[in-house]
Amino acid sequence: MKQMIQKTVEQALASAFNAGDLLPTEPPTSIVVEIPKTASHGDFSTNIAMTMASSQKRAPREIASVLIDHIKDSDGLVSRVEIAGPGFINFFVEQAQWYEVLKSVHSRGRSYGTSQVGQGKYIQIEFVSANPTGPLHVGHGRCAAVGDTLAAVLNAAGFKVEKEYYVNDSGRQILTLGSSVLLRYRELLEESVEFPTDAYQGEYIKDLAQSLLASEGKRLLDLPESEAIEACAMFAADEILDGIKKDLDAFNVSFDHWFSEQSLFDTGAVDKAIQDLKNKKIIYEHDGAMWFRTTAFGDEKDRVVVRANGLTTYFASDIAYHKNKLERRFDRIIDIWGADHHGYIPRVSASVQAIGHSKDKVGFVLVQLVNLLRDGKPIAMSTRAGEFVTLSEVVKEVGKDAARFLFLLRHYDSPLDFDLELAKRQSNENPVYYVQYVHARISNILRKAHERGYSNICWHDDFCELINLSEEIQLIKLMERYPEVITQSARLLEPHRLPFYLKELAGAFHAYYHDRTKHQVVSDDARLSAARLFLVSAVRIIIRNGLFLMGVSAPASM
RNA sequence: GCGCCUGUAGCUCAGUUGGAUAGAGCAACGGACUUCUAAUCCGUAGGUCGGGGGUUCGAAUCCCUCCAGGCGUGCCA
Repeated sequence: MKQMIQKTVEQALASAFNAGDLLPTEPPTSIVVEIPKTASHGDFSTNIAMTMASSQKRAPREIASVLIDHIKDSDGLVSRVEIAGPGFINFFVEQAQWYEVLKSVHSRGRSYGTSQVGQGKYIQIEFVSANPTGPLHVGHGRCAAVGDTLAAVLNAAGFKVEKEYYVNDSGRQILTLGSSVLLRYRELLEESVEFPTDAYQGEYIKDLAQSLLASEGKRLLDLPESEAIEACAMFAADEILDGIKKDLDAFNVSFDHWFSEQSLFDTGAVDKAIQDLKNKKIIYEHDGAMWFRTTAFGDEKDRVVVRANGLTTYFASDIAYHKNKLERRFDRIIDIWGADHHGYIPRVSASVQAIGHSKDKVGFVLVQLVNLLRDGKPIAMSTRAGEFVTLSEVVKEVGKDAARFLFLLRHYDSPLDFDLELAKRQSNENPVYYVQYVHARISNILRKAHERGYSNICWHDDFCELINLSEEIQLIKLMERYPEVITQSARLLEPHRLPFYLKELAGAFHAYYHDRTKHQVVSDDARLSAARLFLVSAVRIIIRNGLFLMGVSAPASM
């Protein structure tokens, strides 16, 4: 609808230029049409006359008046156009148009809200990518919810999306994992061991040692230290990764690819990437180490890629990894990271540019931290000491629906306070059920309608007279906005817009539902019932579609 | 020190790429259950958009500066 208004304005503009009613200046590059805050300002408005005032050297209201004269509304889209305030042009949409919206919600059904603005372009999203050295915690959960929903939203907006998890199954942390497990293993065999502070402290290490002992027996004691550590590392990393996959599965998050860091070494990709950049003189030697000239791309200092001891840094893998991603010919690549990694952006961005790609090719989304609370009081957590609440514990306690909804209910730029007690509460303090409840209520109405024999939900032209109350038109106007919520979330990479919209739609429905003297859906009046069933089941379609994108279930009863 | 993020109602947060009179939820107060599910609704109250300058027809939004908080600033991952 907004696009149609936009086209109308565009056409009026062109017509005014052609007729010589406007000075022949450069036409505006984009026409902004928005939904005014107050209903008295119309359904849509544009500020075009104001933005053109200086180049046209005329008063905005005068320009607006010229444009209005050139508006051709052959489709009968608008009932009234007015000039208001400093020079806004306000459009009032013909009521009949809103029924078209309502009809299209039904005819599109599950695909209502989807579009082709992405033009089938390939986007890769990498997220979570937690090291397989311990279970996922709540911070990973937020990244998982954001990444998974963003992928769904982009997909709905017509992009082809691939979700990837980068597994850091190489490097020092894996060896640390191995030696941590080995020590606990020896402990189980009643050796007295000293457990160093730089080892992984969590209880889960003991569990891993236990299952290792169960499957391998005492065999590892006979191996040389380094082989034993490696065996422990392989075993533990596999087990942990397996657990991560299960946790994500329980959280309704899926990935298309699991990409192994180790594979970059096995195929020689890391060496090759380094060699290529050496040839380009972007990597140079200094103090026995190999340095990447990231300062040439705006970083504040150069970064080490190969240490003096010959071992590569994490950054080296990351260069090869991003090179690999870029070679896979995605149109765009998005890395979703915890905000504590933001210091890595300049160097990764430098590597992307050094490989020969535009900086914009790779986008970064930084998700701020999660503060876990219980009854308003912070829960102390320390990853180092192994004291943290895992994602699976949270999901088990509050349910995946509440967890996902609450993780998405904040812009990823703001830190998130997540209160476990509030998340569980079945009350109006908890926003999670508010939206789901709409779905349950409408489902119940449909059940009742079915019992009464009103089971055929399809459009009849007399609905135009029957769906007539301003609250009802208001509901349809809200429904009309849904597709734009999706495209905007996709364009700005901001999935939080979705739950905010759903809350708004839910609020409008609950208010409508509640006044049963005016809005009883299923009644003795068969025609009116049919019309209202058509209206409310459209609301249900959108609620269901929106929750689906968020990975939250839409229950038929609660 | 430098860099990134944040600062909007008592609390938690939105605010549509600069728009018209800054919004919602919670908490507070006052109301509504003979129901298509009260996990709901209606009403009242609540603001120096951190402070100060600037840009223009117009600023919560853009620029500068200061203040406060978070994170980062490894030949760690």
